[in-house]
Amino acid sequence: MIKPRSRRGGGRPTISDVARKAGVGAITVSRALREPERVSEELRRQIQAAVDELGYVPDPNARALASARAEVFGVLVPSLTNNVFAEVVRGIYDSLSASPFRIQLGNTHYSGLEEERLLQLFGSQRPAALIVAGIDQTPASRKLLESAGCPVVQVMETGPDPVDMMVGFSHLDGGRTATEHLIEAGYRRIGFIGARMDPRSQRRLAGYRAAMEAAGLFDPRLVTTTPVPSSVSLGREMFRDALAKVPTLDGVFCNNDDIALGVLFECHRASIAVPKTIGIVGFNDLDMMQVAFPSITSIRTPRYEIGRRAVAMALAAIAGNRPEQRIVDLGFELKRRESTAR
Amino acid sequence: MIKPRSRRGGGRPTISDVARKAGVGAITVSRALREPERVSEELRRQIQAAVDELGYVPDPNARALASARAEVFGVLVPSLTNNVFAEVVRGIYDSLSASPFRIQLGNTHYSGLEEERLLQLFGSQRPAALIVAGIDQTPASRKLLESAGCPVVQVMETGPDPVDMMVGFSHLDGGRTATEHLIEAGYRRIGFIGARMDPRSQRRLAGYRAAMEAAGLFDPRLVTTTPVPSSVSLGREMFRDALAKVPTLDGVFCNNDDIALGVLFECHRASIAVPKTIGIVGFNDLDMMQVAFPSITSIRTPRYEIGRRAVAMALAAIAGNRPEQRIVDLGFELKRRESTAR
DNA sequence: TGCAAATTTGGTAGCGCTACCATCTCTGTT
DNA sequence: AACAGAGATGGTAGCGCTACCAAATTTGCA
Repeated sequence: MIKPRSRRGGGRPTISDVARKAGVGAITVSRALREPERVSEELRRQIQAAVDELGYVPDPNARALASARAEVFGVLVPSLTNNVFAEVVRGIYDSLSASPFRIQLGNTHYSGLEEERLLQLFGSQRPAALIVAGIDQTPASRKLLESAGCPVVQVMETGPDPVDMMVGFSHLDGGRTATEHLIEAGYRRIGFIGARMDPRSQRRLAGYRAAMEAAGLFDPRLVTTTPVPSSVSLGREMFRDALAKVPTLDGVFCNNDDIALGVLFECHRASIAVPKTIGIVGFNDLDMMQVAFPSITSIRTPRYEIGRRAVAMALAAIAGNRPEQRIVDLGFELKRRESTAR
Repeated sequence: MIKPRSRRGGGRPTISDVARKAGVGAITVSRALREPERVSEELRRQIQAAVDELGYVPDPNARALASARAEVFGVLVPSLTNNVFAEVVRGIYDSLSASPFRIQLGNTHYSGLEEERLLQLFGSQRPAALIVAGIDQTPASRKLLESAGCPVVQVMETGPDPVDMMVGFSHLDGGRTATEHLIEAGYRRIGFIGARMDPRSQRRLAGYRAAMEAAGLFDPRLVTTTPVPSSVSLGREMFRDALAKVPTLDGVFCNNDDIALGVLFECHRASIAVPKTIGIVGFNDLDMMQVAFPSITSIRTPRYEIGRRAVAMALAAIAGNRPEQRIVDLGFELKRRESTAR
């Protein structure tokens, strides 16, 4: 006689407990939970009653092991505190909360090596989908993504060569649009101030440069960058540096809104008139940009929407109808405000 | 003759593959990976070589199923985009990245019901530890936490009755300290402006009230609150409301820094002198507070440190040496700045 | 030297679930 | 009436790993 070993798992009800109580086979319970339409109305009710009574919750680990597929979306972002990625993650989270999928979050700290390590780790779970920020994966990371055996969505940017799918916008165009706006507004000695200088910042800088060169205004001394992580206080400092380098500066395109805010505050402090003496443009259009005094022109980016769309595409692919449009450009929008209204 | 079914899992190497290659039993490989000191030097080397050659990564799902314990920390926060919680999560993440534990993130959206749902869900994974924001769980949530069978750390606040462990600080004291500072600086008609009004905001308000009453300055018309989520633009609007209600207002203690920034910008816009006409105090002390012009007095809160400490305590408990101090108050610090330097 | 105790290794039997196939109804069709 | 086909249900055999116990080997010590 086989005596069931005292439960390792601390006595939580299992699928067989439910099956016994409902008077059906375990597999039928499994089906009732995952594909209700394949189980008769009546059994479904009985099973649901048993589930409720026992407080049964399926064990996701057992599920993942048996089906060789975890109900997990792996999400890789370079930062958890940067509002931009927080918004993307929020979009992903909100779109997934009604589904059975969980999120496995990874923070690459802007490091390609760390990204590889996390991808390796995530792969061991056989995730249902992978969402990664950026399009500049290392060759090793790219290989891992290609062999992940699940839908992959690269987010934040668009580019010519997706691993699988892409949702984002062109940072180069964003940088160019911002700069062209300053030029049109009559600014001439327009600086670029950029922190962190990750690939997206690099492309914004490239857009700035393209616009400046097209207008015959480019001067390398106008560009101030640092690998240091971005912050409002850094924005203030960098602006002072830029001004010291080029006293005739009359405008700045900032890498992001934090930097722009730092610039604005320094202008207040130094009694530099905005937009009269200096024009300011930010990037991302955080809420505070429209409240600032003067309000700050910025490039609005669809961060939350990127998260939502990435999930929608991944879910479609999982369901078997992979979207025909594999690269989705959600664009951006120039928000003209007081800081450039000369 | 039993023919092994074609691998469901897509041919990734398993522990038996490693064992075969290393010429040992599967269980020895398992041990070499989890408790290396229990395996002889020599076998360990052989096994490591086989692991490297095959690129073996253990399947966390199988592991969790077999050991009835997932290497997962469940983390519940009310918001992903609020910088405060993002910092806590970053602290948790950083402290855990060197360990084998993963993070399962849950966003309660400030809802007790959602918290219960997530706790139920998380419980089904038998996490190694749970970290939850706040101390105001519903009775059902509390029961779930108590029966989770793993260390539980409540973070952000301190209180008298922990489920298990606590790391945070007193929001009531924070609110009182901020308000007392304004009173000492000579402000009299000091308003409270608060958005969202979650339990922590409520306690800051209680601290404000205590300080005002102690000074004989309390007037309910000085209090302006809303359940709407906090933002810089909301801060601006609420300040206008507050001023319309009480034109003699000469100071504000803001629920958080976003609100404070909105107040500051509105002061600029309306040409209200800060700190002369109005004194401003924020809460949390985000980086931008010290850069703002004028710089804004705020209560610095140890958000990142809370995350680190919560993990440290949970890891200690998992390792068997539960910290004797179960409630850790990390305190806060009043940062005096220009916005209250009358 | 002999024997108990400690150390190292391995076999077996699941963990809770689902893929796969088999069985058993019911239709509907000829 | 006979039978194919569809739909509903169940049994069996793992998924990849570890808990538990047993066996083999080494060590310690009287």
